[in-house]
Amino acid sequence: MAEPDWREQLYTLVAMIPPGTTTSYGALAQQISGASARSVARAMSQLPEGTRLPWHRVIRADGRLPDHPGRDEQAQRLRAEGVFIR
DNA sequence: AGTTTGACGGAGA
DNA sequence: TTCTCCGCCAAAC
Repeated sequence: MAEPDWREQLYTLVAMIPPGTTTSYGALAQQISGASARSVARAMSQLPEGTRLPWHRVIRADGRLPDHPGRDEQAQRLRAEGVFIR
C-alpha cells in the first residue's frame, strides 16, 4: 500500500541501512515513488537532532561526504564503523 | 505566480 | 581533481 508520505518510506529505508555501509541520496530516491535526490537531501536536512536514524550512512553518489554543517560528525561516525572515506 | 534556496547528480572543461 | 552548468523538486518569501 502506498505510503501517504514518501518521507515515511525514506525513514524506513534509512533505518534499514546496515552498519558499515553507505548509500546515496539518489539511490534512496530511486527506491521511493515521488522522491528525487534533491527532495531526499532536503528531507534529511530537516531531521530532528534526537533521531535514531543512521543518517550518517547517507552520503553523495560520488562517495564524498555531503556539504552540511554536520559532515564533521558524520565522518567521525562512519570511521567508527570502519567505512573508508575518500 | 515568480524567484531563491538547498545534506544532490551527471556531464563537460 | 576541482569547478561550473544544468536538471530536478519542495519549501519559503
